[in-house]
Amino acid sequence: MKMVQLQQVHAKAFVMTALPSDLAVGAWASLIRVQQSLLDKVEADLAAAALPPLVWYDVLLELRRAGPEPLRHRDLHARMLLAKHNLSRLLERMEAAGLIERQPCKDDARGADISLTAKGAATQRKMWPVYGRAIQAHFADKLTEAELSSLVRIFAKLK
Amino acid sequence: MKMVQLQQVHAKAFVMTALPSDLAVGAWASLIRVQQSLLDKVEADLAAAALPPLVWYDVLLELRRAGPEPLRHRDLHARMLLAKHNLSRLLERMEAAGLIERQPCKDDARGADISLTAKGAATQRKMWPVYGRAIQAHFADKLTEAELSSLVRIFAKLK
DNA sequence: TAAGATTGACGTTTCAATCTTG
DNA sequence: CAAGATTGAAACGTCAATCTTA
Repeated sequence: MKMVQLQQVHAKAFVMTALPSDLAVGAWASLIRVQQSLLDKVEADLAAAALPPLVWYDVLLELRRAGPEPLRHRDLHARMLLAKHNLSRLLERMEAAGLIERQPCKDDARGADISLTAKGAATQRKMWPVYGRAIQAHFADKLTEAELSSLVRIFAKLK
Repeated sequence: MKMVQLQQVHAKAFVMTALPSDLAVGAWASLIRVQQSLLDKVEADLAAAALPPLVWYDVLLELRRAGPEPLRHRDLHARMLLAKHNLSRLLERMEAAGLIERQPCKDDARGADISLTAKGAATQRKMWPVYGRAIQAHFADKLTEAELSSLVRIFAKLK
């Protein structure tokens, strides 16, 4: 019964409002730790294959899923798994690497249209096997289908 | 049945090794998204209370849990929830803020002993109510005890 | 005025190189 | 040489200010 404790060692007798139970704190701590560890492993697998980081895949995939039409900066931002504050800077680097292109938006002169280059699409295709295998090896292989379903259901309540 | 898909839209017929199922990919995506969102919310609550970021709490708590004796740099690193590569820099900032002290280690002249100052201990005590309430509000309140237990059990398999 | 996006300034993280001691 | 920790340089992220257009 060794529970991870994030709270202070000697708890106060009175607190102003509800503090989490040991169970909740343990679950929280394991969530943080596991996600960190998984992300690290996946990033390491990508780096070992001399591929760009996960956040680049995030951009490439969303552009690919959007089909032939370019995606607006703001739409891309909304869809990304690892949404970053400064998407402009990230896109700048990816454009410099020749993976995407930015053009002024026709409909809305404020907007920026982001589109995938052939090289960007190729990079996305090269990354998926490595990324996917990493998800399988470090995550899916260790859980049953029922457990994966549980995670989906539980996480849906946390949105 | 709208599943999040991280893989390319048109799957190849043959792949070199196992790629994750749609279920696994969906669970993976929700894990990433939920953890990011939760961390953001907690950090926002701390910032709103004019308190230091979570990683500082991480340091302060581990030092507090270690009791009166100082903790070695490497031991602190190993215990932290949000382990960072460059702990030296983080400790440098925290020392500048007067929350911790660094001294050469007696036993091992290579080592650094990290200890909590009174101000550091006080900061840890001020942070916990905000941190704890954030865990409760954004995480624990939305789940049942059974679900929290499930998470703990499932995450234990991913270590 | 608000929305969309970029930029500058600043702080932080990372990686490798380094220094020291076991 | 390996382990423990720090440092420099560069990459990256963040926040607020800015610019442009709806």
